[in-house]
Amino acid sequence: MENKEGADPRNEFTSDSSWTLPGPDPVSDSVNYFFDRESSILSEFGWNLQPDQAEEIERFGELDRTETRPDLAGNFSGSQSSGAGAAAAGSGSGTASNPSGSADVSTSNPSVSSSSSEDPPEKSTGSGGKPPEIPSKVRKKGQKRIRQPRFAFVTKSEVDHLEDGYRWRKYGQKAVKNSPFPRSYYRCTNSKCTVKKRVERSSEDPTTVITTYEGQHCHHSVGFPRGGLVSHEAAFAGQLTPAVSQFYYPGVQLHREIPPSITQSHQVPIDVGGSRALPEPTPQLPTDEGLLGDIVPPGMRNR
DNA sequence: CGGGTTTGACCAGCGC
DNA sequence: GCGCTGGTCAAACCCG
Repeated sequence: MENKEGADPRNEFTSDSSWTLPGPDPVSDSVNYFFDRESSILSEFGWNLQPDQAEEIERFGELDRTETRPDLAGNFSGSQSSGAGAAAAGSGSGTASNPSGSADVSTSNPSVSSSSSEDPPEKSTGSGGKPPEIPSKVRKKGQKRIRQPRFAFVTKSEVDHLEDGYRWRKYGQKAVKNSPFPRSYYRCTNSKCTVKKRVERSSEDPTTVITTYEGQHCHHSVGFPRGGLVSHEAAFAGQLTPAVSQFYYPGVQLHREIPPSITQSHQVPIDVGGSRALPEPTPQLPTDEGLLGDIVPPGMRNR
């Protein structure tokens, strides 16, 4: 399966047809923040990143051109202006703490999830010969797999599975083509929650972890055990996504973030299931500024 | 014992 | 049409 040679880095992402990455196109007027440990900066797609990172991003841009999703794109018509986008994501976080709001990401992408809300998109395929147990498994043949909005994070971390405030159950792991690192599949342990996430280490930069969230949490996180970091991911993963998806790209958001708390300098023992013990009680619930307010220097926001 | 992980198998989708 | 790859399932296993 995995072929480690003749690797075309791009396949890493292009293989996923549902990906839509913000690229250097008019639409990306909105701001897409990427965080870099070294410079701890964020920038739009033009960024001031390390050469290799810029390279990586370029790949994304390219992807965007080749993997556009009309359905999502159209949906994105609202494409707020950049600054607004960022701020919106933040203020939108107001909805973040709002369950209904979070569950609404679907509505932000009617073409993608309107139907998925009721009938779970993926598990539907049900692995082959398994006896259909739930309706979702009896997906009609020919019926396309419905994907929910995805949000990807590129995180510099030594830990694969980053704590994000939710509890996840691993349901699969696969070797990925062109990558020496396996991809892990997680599902939210909340039975009513269909959110899934994939975690894989970048083949190009083993120090970075690519986390892709799919769907929206229909419940609150179990807590914010790791303060800042968690709030970041949790926010994006389950609470801010709605806002983000609305104001940015409904499809995929790529954030390059290097949560200080998980870098070597401040390694925190990741407790996947846990999400309790927190050295410093940092509620970190989205404020008016929401996630961005937490991780994006105000000065950087309005671009 | 309950919940999470591992792992092999299966199927759908997509590209050639 | 075929082969490859990603995504998911579920039995077996592990761990607290």
